[in-house]
Amino acid sequence: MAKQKEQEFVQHITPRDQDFSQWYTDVILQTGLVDYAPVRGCMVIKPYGYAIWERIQKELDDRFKATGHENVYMPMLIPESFLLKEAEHVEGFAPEVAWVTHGGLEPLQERLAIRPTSETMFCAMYSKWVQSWRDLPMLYNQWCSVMRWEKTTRPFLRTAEFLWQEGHTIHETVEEAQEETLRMLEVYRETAEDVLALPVTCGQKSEREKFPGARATYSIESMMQDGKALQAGTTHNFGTNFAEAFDIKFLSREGKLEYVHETSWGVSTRMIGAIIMTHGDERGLRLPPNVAPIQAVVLPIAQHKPGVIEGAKAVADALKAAGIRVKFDDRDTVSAGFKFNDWELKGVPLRVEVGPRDLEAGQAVVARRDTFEKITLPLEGLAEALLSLLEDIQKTMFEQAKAFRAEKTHVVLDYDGLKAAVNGGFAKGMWCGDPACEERVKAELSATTRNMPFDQTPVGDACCVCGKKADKVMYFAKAY
RNA sequence: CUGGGUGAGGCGCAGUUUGGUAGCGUGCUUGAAUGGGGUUCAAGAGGUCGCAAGUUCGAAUCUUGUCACCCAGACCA
Repeated sequence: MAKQKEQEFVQHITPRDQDFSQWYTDVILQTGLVDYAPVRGCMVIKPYGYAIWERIQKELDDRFKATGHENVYMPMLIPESFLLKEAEHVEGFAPEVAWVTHGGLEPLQERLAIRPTSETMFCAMYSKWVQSWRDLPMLYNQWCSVMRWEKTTRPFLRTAEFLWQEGHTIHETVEEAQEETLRMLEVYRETAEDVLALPVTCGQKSEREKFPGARATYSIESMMQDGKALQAGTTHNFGTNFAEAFDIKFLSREGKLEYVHETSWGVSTRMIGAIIMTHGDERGLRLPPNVAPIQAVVLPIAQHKPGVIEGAKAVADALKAAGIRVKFDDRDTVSAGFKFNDWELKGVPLRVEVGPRDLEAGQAVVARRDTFEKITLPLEGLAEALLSLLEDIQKTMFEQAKAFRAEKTHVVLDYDGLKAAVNGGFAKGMWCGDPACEERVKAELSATTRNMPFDQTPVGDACCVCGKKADKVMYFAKAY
């Protein structure tokens, strides 16, 4: 009977192993994270989805502030002439820029781009604001949305408009800029791993894969449950590329006019897609406690009986007072069983059941979303017990994801090995550095170079694509 | 952009081959019972079949066009 129930229930979501894409779509729609918008390629982020974004924002923003950054806001419209100033940059973004051509009924003299990213706007302002080395560094960030006219879209992973943060900084020296680039990558790594429980590999992008206009691009790459890679965040060192194009100069300590060294870095709502595709299971979402908008849901059981609602509410209030993000679900329109499934679908890490029998015995039944383990705990000291459970869930989910990634990552020595490994996982191999090898891998295996990890301990000496002498360790994978 | 698929009450679908004026499940509303894993029964509300043109006495069904979404590629956070 229980088995039968189980079957009935999972048919709401397409099985993950059967069709990962459909499973993803089912989960995001049924959990109420997003809805498709009336405008092509755009999504509506619903309250539960936005609550997750707000959690991510807070965690990142605190870390940005702690590393000395300040928030600003730049206009959404960028004059075409700005975009044209940096050659690689224009070329990279031209195909996906949306344009404003009219103001009211009048055509504009110069068309305006809806920002696909704000490097050029920041540059234009920095060139006004910087005079002296004493003005440096300038460490600014903005939270905003950007628009890229994508051909194919997918909620959270790729949409025409998406929410993100973009940090833009300028520095006196190339060393300082490089330090900043790596510092922010570390902020991203820490947030991804400690808050979102997403194991990531940090490293440098190849020439082919770097950001248009950057001297060097670094990324954090995470592995989804279908073995594909998702670039979860990038940081760029521009050197003086943009400074030269926008004439951003300062008078140095030696009294010489010099170009500033610039960086930029960003993560987006794509992070939410990464959480879903890394942690989700047959029952829907699983949210790591540190990012979950609701960490524990308290359910009164047999709530029509006298004293149950009051008793359960007291439990919920005590947990809230201890700093746990709690939802007290006293809906009387649905059954307890419905609520169990509802909150499991939504990925709430802990469920606390409080019924008449529990209240009498001074206890509660607690169920973990990650392991489905059910335990009975005394109400006395419940908050402390749950706090440590939440910590354990966070750790367990991260370890699970790490183990999955380890299992699906293979060291490869030659092309056959590479071919096998990128079919459902990451390949770690040596690379000679020739873009021709990347082209071949892309054309034949539809995989790309992801990044060169900071740990460059060689795993061989021959390029796993062409067999020539190689000295770079590179991750290859199919990517979103 | 290329290939494949789908558009029908809020959601999921049968009906299209063989044109005859729209049906099922779920959800929603109301009432009663139930209440520790997606409750049960009863009574209701809700669509003219993505859009446009055409063929026909008559089109969800046939023809042409068009739009949107989904999947797989190519391109990108």
